[in-house]
Amino acid sequence: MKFLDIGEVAAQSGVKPSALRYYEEIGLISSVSRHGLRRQFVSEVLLQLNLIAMGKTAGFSLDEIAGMFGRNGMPDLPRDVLHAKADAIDRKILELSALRDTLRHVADCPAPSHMECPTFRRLVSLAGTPRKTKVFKRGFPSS
Amino acid sequence: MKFLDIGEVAAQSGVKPSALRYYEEIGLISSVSRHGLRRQFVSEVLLQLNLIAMGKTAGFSLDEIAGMFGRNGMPDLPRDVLHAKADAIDRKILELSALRDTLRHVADCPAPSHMECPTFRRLVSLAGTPRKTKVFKRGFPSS
DNA sequence: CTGCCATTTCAAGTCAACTTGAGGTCAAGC
DNA sequence: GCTTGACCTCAAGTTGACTTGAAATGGCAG
Repeated sequence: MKFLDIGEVAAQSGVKPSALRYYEEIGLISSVSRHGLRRQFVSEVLLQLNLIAMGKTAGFSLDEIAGMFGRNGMPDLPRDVLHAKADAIDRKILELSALRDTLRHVADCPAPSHMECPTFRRLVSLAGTPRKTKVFKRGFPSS
Repeated sequence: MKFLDIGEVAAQSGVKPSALRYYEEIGLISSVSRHGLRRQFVSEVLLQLNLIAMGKTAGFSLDEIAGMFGRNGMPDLPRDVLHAKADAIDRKILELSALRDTLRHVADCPAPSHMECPTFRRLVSLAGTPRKTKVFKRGFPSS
């Protein structure tokens, strides 16, 4: 079995060695052994780091991410909890969509003052106000 | 003109007074005057705070947010910069969608080990890999 | 065997975004 | 007129997520 040095993991994942050590320290990832002093990682850690990166993008703390994907890297949570997390992400997507639309609107709207533009006010008010709008629905293929 | 005390702004926006003072300090919002010692805010600040909240959800720093919506609260950036920000948000939405799909998949996939499930690996690998997939396109109504 | 260089540990530092606390002010209600 | 409660300022503290630096280690190429 070919293991990876921390430097290789860093190179392939874009995560710095210091961050990788920190992740290991807080139990977010783990190395399988040592070669001398050096941590050895299995290549699956790259997948985990991808997952972690996604979680960070979604604004979750490392603690929350650790809660989603245990140290093995795999979620071991009840179905409904996972779906709740997914729902939270969907809500976040809604807000991002509102911000994006607001930005695009502002870029293109010729009105002199946006504060008076009803479209602008409506877009901005979309945040927080849960809408029933359908967002980017895409099923996942059956495994 | 009826102005708002910091406490009222806090109550209506959900942002703590200390945070509001901090936002003013860094020039993200501004109060219009004082009533004795007390800051007075115009109600538009609530809209601004909504915008700020959206920006935070999107993972922008307060500095970046301040860059988007100047102290007047309104974006005063060139069209293309605004569209670039919007594009960045779209990319973020893509990643969030991948994470959400991954979570839902894991919740429902009966496979014993996800690491070996090709669907799982494909979903995870979606992050970082820019896809040409169309995402949640929704135009904004003309103002 | 000798260097070299990527690693190691550990403590301390940094940055953003606030929060907390102490001590002070003031307008409004009694 | 006095009290009260919501506000004020300013300095310092906190949390999360790392980074940095110093001093040590150890495998491998020459």
